[in-house]
Amino acid sequence: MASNWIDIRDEIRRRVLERELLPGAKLPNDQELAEEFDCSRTTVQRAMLDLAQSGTVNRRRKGGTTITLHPITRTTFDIPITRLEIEAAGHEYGYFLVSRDILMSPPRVASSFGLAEPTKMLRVRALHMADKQPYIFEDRWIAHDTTPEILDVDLSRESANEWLIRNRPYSDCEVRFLAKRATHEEADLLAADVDEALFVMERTTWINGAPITTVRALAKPGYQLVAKAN
Amino acid sequence: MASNWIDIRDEIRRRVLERELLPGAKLPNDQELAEEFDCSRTTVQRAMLDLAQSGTVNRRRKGGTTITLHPITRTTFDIPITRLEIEAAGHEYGYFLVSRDILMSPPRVASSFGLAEPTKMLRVRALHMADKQPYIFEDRWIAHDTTPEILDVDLSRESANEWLIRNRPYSDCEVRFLAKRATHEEADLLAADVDEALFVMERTTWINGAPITTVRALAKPGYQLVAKAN
DNA sequence: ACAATTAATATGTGCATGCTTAAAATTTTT
DNA sequence: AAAAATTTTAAGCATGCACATATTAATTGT
Repeated sequence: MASNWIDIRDEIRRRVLERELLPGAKLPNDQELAEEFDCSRTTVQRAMLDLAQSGTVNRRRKGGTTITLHPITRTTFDIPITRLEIEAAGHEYGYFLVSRDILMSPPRVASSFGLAEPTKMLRVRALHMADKQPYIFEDRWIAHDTTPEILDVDLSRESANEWLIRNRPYSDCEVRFLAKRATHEEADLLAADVDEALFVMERTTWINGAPITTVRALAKPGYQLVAKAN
Repeated sequence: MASNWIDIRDEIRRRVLERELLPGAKLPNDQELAEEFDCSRTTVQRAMLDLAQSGTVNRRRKGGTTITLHPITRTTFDIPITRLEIEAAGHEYGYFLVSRDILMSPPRVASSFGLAEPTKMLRVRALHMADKQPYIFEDRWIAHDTTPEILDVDLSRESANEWLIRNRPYSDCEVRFLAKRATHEEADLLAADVDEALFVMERTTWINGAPITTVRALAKPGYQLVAKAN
C-alpha cells in the first residue's frame, strides 16, 4: 500500500497530465498527501523536490504547493568539449589555430562581459575538425589580465578551451544560442556557402565577477543540438 | 562545527574549482565525508544529490562518487509559451493563422516522430507577433488521429500550441535547436531578408509513444536564447 | 488607521536506521 | 582450468521522525 517517492511523483504528474490538477491549482499539503499515499512526509517531500526541480510545481513555505501556472518546456543541454564530442561520434579529431593576437576587444565582446570599456585581450581563432572536415570554428577572447599564463601556452597544439578547462576554473557561465549568416571568411573556414545559416553557441565565463573568456562557436551547416525534455 | 548540505556542496564545488579534486578523482564515501563535515550521512547525500544533478559528480552504487571526468556545460532552458514570452517583455501579442490543411506529412515530419510511413496530418502555419512585428513563425503538424478534437477548433483565433497545452497532455518531448536559411516565403512572413539566418526551435511531443505534434518555430532575425549555467 | 508583535501553518533540514544495488570474491559446475 | 553461478560486501538510496525556518494571518498597541 505505501508508496515510494517515484510513485508519488508519477501520480502527481499523471494528475497534471490528465487535467485532474489544472495550472495554478493548489495541492494538499505534504502531511495530507502523506496520508493519502500512506507514507511519511519525507517521502512526499522527496517527490515534490523532484517535481519542483522539473518545473511542474512551485513550492513556497507557508504558501503551499501549486501547479505551475504557465507550462514551460524545461530542457537540459550538456555541451561537451568539442574534441570529445567528435571522438565520441567515432571521428578523428583535428585542431587548427587560425589566428592569435592581442587586441582591443570590440564592443560586442566587452558588453558580453558586462563591461562598458573595451580592454586589451587575447583573441584566438581556431578550427575543430572531424575526419579532416571543418566542424566548429571558434572565435575566442581571453581576459589575459586575469589569466596571464595563457600567453605562454602554445595554442597551435592545444585548444585554448581545453587549456582553460584544465587550468582556469570559473564560477559563472552564461550560454547563448543564436543563428548567424556566414561571412565570406567563415564560409571559407567551415567549407560552407556564403550566407549559409550557422548555428552559434556563445559562452562567457567569469571567476567571482572577473571576466575569463568569451567564445563564439560557429557550427558547420546542419549542426543540431538535441535534448529530451521532461 | 556541523555543516549543512549547502556548505558541503559549496565546499566540494570549491575543491573542484581550485583543482584540489581533479576530474576523475574519487571522493571519500558518504560516511567518511559525514565525519569530515561533522554531520550525518543524509546531509552529505543531499549535497551529493545536488552535485550529481548539476553534472559535477557521478555516483554509482558500490562504485562510489567521482568527479565528472570530462567537464561539460550543463544548461537548463525554459522555453515559454510564445504569447507569454511576448507579453512578459511588455509587448502587445498578436496572432495570425497563415494556413490550415490536411496533408500527407513529408518524410522530415514522419521521421521526427520516428515513423517510417508518412500519414495524413493537420498542418497549421501561424505567425506570432510582438507589437505588430513578426516574432515567431511556426509550422506545425498535428497527428489528428490521436487528437481528433483539434479539427473542430477555430485556429484563426487561438494558436494550436495553446489549445494543445490546455487539452492534450504529453508524456515525452524532444527539443532540437538549429539554424536555417530563410526561404522567400519565410523571409516575407518574418519581415527578414531572403537568406537571412534564422534560429529554429523544433519540438516533438508524444503521449505514451503516440505522436501528438511536431512544430518548427522560426524566430525573427536577432532572436537569442539565453541561460545561466552552473 | 497603521505599525509592531505574535501565532499559526506549510515547507525545509538534519539525523538515525534499514534497504537496494552492483562490484568483487568465492564456490560450484563443466 | 575456465566458465558459470552464488555469496559477500561496500557503496549509495530511501524512509520515518523531530526540529528549524519562512510567510502569512491575526492580534495588539499606539
